[in-house]
Amino acid sequence: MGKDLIINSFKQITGFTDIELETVLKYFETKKIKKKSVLLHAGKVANEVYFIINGCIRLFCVKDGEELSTYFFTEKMFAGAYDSFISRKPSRHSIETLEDCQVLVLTYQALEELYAIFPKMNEFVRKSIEERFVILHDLFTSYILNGPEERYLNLQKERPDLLNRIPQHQIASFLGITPVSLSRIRNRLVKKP
Amino acid sequence: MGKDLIINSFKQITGFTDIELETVLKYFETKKIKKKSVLLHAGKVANEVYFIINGCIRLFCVKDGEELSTYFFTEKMFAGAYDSFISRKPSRHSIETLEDCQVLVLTYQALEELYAIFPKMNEFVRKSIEERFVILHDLFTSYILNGPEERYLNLQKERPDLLNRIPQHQIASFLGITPVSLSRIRNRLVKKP
DNA sequence: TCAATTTCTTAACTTTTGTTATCGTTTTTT
DNA sequence: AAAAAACGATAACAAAAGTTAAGAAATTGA
Repeated sequence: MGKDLIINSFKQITGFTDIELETVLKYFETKKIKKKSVLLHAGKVANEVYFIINGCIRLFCVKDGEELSTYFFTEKMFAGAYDSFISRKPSRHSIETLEDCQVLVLTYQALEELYAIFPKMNEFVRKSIEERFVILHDLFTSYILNGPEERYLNLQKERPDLLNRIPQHQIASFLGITPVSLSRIRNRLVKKP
Repeated sequence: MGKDLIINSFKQITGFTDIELETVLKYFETKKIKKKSVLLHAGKVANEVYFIINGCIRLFCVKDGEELSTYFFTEKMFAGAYDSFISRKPSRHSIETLEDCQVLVLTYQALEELYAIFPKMNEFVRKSIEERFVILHDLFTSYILNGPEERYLNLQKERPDLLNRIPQHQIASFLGITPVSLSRIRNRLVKKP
């Protein structure tokens, strides 16, 4: 069953007992979501995060009528517009599924209740977000340090699955470049080395 | 006294009592650091974070012999190479003071002890890092969404102090561009609007 | 299945940014 | 105070990325 995945995640990060975990899991709701479903429209406050059992979820902004992808979530990740979820302010990002998904939904209120019942949740979330922070910081650094081509190679190395399951123009915007530019980079790479 | 600053930070974020805070503060060491002191060399594991009472601290990487600034910390911020501090892996970044600084040093071990003594520290750090995460995510998003000129204007709006206390070529690398390019952007901006 | 849409590539051209170098100016260092 | 180093503006040229457009291939949906 899908809940195994999240149980393992919990166990790896913090010392919840099996009995505690049983209670914790009651605060998550299993949901199946069709491809191309919008989970959050920009401008709304994010009230949910999604632990992905399978499928792929995209975070994106609209700028000058164009959709720019800012992150891709896949299996075993908590997907969501964290910034809005945390700050309780309207999100600049929208969220949509790129594939049919099976997820565990955790609402803001459910999380608050979990904090109240299990203070240990603070440790769990602290460690989870520390992990995500390190990843995000790394990603951010690579936008300062590396050019588009290097960033593409990085992505290929760090998350090769993405390149096969996500349309190229969405990858391009995630890399901060245009689809045309990404096409040129790929062209260069097959020829040169 | 400088410790007022950190006490207020604590109080704003979590419900520590005055007596608890007195104990907590014993784990911080006050330090004065001269301008241009290197606090961490890339390749080492970061064992300290620094709450800045006054002064300015820079995070940077060296790439092809060039120093690229990836973040600037100022008053009331916890400065440090979080990714290394958290992951306990060698840091790709170095840290140095840009000005004479007065800081409160917290070592990794001291923090571990604080977690053990005050489980509430988990809540404090969770909320602190959530805040930093939101800021970092916003910054990251602006590298995908905005061009260099917009990013410069953003910086001018969000952290105007930086433009006056930090050399322009360091600002440039933080914006992901060359000093020459930043000079052009500034030139454009004074003429046009 | 077949038409419509989406996706990717390629090309020609424009704009922006990077590179290198020069030249005052300011700041450090001795 | 003088010498050295660092800093920022500018120019000229090269390289890279953006823009627009056209066309082939793949996907989607009816």
